[in-house]
Amino acid sequence: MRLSQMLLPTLRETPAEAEVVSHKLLLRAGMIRKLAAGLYTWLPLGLRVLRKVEAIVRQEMDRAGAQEVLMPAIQPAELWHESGRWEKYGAELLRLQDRHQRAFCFGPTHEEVITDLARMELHSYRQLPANFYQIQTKFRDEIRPRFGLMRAREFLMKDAYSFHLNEASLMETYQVMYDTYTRIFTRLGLQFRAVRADTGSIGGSASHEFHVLADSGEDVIAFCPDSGYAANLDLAESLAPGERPAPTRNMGEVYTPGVRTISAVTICLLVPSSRTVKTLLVEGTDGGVVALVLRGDHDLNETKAARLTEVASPLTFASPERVREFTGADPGSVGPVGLQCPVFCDRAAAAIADFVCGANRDNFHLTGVNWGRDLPEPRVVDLRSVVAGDLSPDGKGKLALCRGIEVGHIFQLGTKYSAALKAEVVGEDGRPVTMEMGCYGIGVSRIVAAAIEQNNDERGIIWPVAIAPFQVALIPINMHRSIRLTEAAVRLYDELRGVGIEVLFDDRALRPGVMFTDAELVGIPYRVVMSDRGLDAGTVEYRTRRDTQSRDVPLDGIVALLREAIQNACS
RNA sequence: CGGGGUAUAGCGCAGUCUGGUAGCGCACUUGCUUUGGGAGCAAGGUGUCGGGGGUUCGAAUCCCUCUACCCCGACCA
Repeated sequence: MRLSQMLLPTLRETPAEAEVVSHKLLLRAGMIRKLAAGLYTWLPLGLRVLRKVEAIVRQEMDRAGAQEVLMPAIQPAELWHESGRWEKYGAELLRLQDRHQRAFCFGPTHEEVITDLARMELHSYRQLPANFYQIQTKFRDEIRPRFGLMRAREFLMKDAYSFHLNEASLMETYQVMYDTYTRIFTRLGLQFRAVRADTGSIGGSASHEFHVLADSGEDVIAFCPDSGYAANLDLAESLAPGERPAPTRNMGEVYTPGVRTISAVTICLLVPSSRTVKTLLVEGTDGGVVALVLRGDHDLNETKAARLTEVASPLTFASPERVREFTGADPGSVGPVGLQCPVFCDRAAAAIADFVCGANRDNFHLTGVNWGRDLPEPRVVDLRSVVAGDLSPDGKGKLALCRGIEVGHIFQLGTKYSAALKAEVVGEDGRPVTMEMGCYGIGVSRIVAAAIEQNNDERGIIWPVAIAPFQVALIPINMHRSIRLTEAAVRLYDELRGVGIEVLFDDRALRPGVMFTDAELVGIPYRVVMSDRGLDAGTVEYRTRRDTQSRDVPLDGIVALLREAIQNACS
């Protein structure tokens, strides 16, 4: 592509709206422009990257035996009523009416449509297993779209749905998809990690998320470098520490004026926070409240808490008024002793003796408190988020934490949708069988942003070669003043294109500095600089985006050199 | 939806407190010079000051209202 023929509106300054680096660079590199909150236009350069990601995803899905389909973006409300999600999905579902006032939605996902297709078209177990996918625009009316492409409302997603006669077949395809995702993210040139994930509201048994590792990621991943265990923080189990020591002290009440936080308690009473306990009250399902007890140095994991049937969903903290109603004290002075509501205690908090807690009386704390003696043995559950250094749940080492961007998610759905929509086939024995389903998503447009989050420097984007919009930036210096150089540059441009290399030919009559800066900002992996000086010596300058120095290479060897470099980078 | 903030030229911003008819940098246009890391000089164009209403002789500036966008919390690819 000749740069003079391309819309590439690079920006020297960062638009004020951008917060995260991928958003800033996508705007500055002239790849996207915002139309409205969470809605972006893909400009030519950005679209090339999106298409490359798409192509790799498509190739690998095809290789895995999945069949591509394309379903409507707009879906009739009836299907969503059938699955029960018209009511459940909430405000994120963009609802529409046509001219006859019939209800539709803009699909945020396609379980209903694909299951409808499956019940219409799949009749016999002989047609199973089957795996269908599409690459399509979704819309989720996010409460707060942000971070540019990272959390847009409209986004491009690859979603796949598999259908099976039984669970064994589902597990088999699930594993194939797991392996396929691993291939995809490897080919994309991204550092990633597959982690066990919460199945959440979608239901089903097993689930894995694929995260691109980046410090700016919104998700926290717990992993064990020794055993390979990796899980979303919401799923990573915190193991019980050892046996609880025997009580050595008697319980006593102390006056602690103005002490309302754990850190204040540790200072006031000179105890480590690991010997204190905090008690959080949340709304319960029965109209009362539920107490959640954690060690002072630990944090509540809200996802884990929300899994308790006694806890109202969504998880809601009791208001200060409610806290006073049930405990007679300020939220800062609540403790588990004498509480007249269900008490759930985290494993770690249940394993300490002689601890400090609120006295359920303003400005008083209790010391030397012991479970089973001063208050009933609590119901012990896993409530806290793991922290770095915790034992791995598989018992084979210690956990570390890192941050990631969720770019893929695979689920075993089971029969949730097939049962609701009555998607059945006739089995071998002639009886109807409700199909088992799996579903497998990849955030295609999010990958573009995630790749930038992971690969950038102060000069701009550094694309992995596999998804770079162009592989080579060809920059002739002062070409417009040298016919000889123009001819040589065009010759090399044609030659590179002839061997299938994607070249961005900067034929603009600009100063070299501008061309260099643009090529680096948009992140082209390889740069070839040509000049009259170089022609005299029969050389061009070559350097990769990550290099700080270029080197002269013979003009007649540059094509082979680039071919090899690109091939190595993509294999 | 709750909390915080912003809206002035294509982009980044000043001007708003204290009302007097809009400015800076970059970008853009033309010319000359320059030409290996975002050139210099000269000339030039650019605005419903987010919308509506009000106060005032006069509003970017004060008041009311609406809207859009951004940031912090719950959702998710």
